[in-house]
Amino acid sequence: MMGNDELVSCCVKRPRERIIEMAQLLFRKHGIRGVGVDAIAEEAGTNKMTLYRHFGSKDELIAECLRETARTADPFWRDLEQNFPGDPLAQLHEWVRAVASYASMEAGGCDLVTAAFELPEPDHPARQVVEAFKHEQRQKLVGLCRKAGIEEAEKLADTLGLLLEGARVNRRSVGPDGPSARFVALAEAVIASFSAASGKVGEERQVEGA
Amino acid sequence: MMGNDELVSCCVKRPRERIIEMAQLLFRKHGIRGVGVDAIAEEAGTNKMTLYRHFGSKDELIAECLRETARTADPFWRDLEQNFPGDPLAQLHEWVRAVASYASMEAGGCDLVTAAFELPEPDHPARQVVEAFKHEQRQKLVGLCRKAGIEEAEKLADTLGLLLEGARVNRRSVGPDGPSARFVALAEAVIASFSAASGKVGEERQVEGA
DNA sequence: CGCCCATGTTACCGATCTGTAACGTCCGGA
DNA sequence: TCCGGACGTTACAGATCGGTAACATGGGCG
Repeated sequence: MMGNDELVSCCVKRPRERIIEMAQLLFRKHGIRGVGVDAIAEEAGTNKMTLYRHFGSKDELIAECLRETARTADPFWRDLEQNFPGDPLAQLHEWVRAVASYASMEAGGCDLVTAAFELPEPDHPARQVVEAFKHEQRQKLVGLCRKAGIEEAEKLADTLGLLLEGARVNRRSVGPDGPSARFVALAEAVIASFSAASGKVGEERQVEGA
Repeated sequence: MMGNDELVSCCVKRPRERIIEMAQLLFRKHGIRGVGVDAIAEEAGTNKMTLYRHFGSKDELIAECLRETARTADPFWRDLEQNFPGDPLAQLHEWVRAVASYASMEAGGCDLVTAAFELPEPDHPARQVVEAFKHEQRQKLVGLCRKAGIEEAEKLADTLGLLLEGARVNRRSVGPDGPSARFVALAEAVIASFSAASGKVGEERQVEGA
């Protein structure tokens, strides 16, 4: 064995990582319930036994995939603070642009929502991951709105959050040419109205996305 | 047999209707892929053979359930016109209230979205139903906004549509106490900002939902 | 070298799924 | 009264699913 699981010196990825990546991909393509563990293992270039040695069950694999997906949001928020330090309003506008860009990728960024729909059992391990992630993202967005000087910060954050979730879902329902394509323009209009209500009209940044 | 399928004079519903209703219910509770045709038939008080005599396959049953769900939107729009005749702005406000009320029911009104997530195959019969329904609802909402004198009618309609879709989905993800509970207030704020932009501030109707 | 452990391979279990065949039953209309 | 069609019942086929057991293999490290 290699000395450490974290410091992987091997050139190709270990089975565990390959399984997670391929599972995420296949879950998006065929739905979580639409793909079996056997297919995941085979597509990942390994076999079912190795999969079950790393993940005790399919449900645990699902939860681990969601945790991995959720982790991708961390560098996103870090970059936001890093690229616009001390300018929360600019960060808010960049948030809109960035999540729109992320949502228009094939991944769509709605793995967690998909899981919530496909696994309605209230005690499924995946649901805890989803709820925790959604709550955390909302808190961060509320904080950003508040620091940006928005008076009704929670209201704006919830509006933007629901708008984003709706855009993601609408994209999955009717394709990328529907209303979701106009998310940036819609979100900017909402921000503008909330900024005006706060008396702070700001730079009147007009980003037309569509 | 009875003379006509439409004029059902029997006191209890026929198997076909019972199957559709129970299928809708079970699909919502366990997910579409999470329930088998055998369970549907049994819960509907009939058996699998009768199910397959009415619906050629499970996929056709799914599509028929979605069509039935989509049909429930027709009386909704009719009531809107009937209760506020000639007052499109009032109809728009009532739209917000009504869809919020509908979305807060256990049904949630997102059967079609669920199907779109659970059945990613692009040529699945259910997808056509979903796309057609979403497009139709958008057109109606755009028309309502336009008649209400909103300048950027499409923009407002898309914002409200995505907001609603986000609220529905968020409710399924994090439960009924999340941001989705504030949908009415958020939607009203958006309408107000678009009305103000159109110069027509109107009655300044302030419906606080949360 | 020789041990250990992650991985690969094969076979299998029991359950469940969609879908079909064959046959019995019952009721409404002609 | 008799016939036809809708409905119920049982059994089954064929496939796939999640999950496990037993064993072979191969490479890193002492």
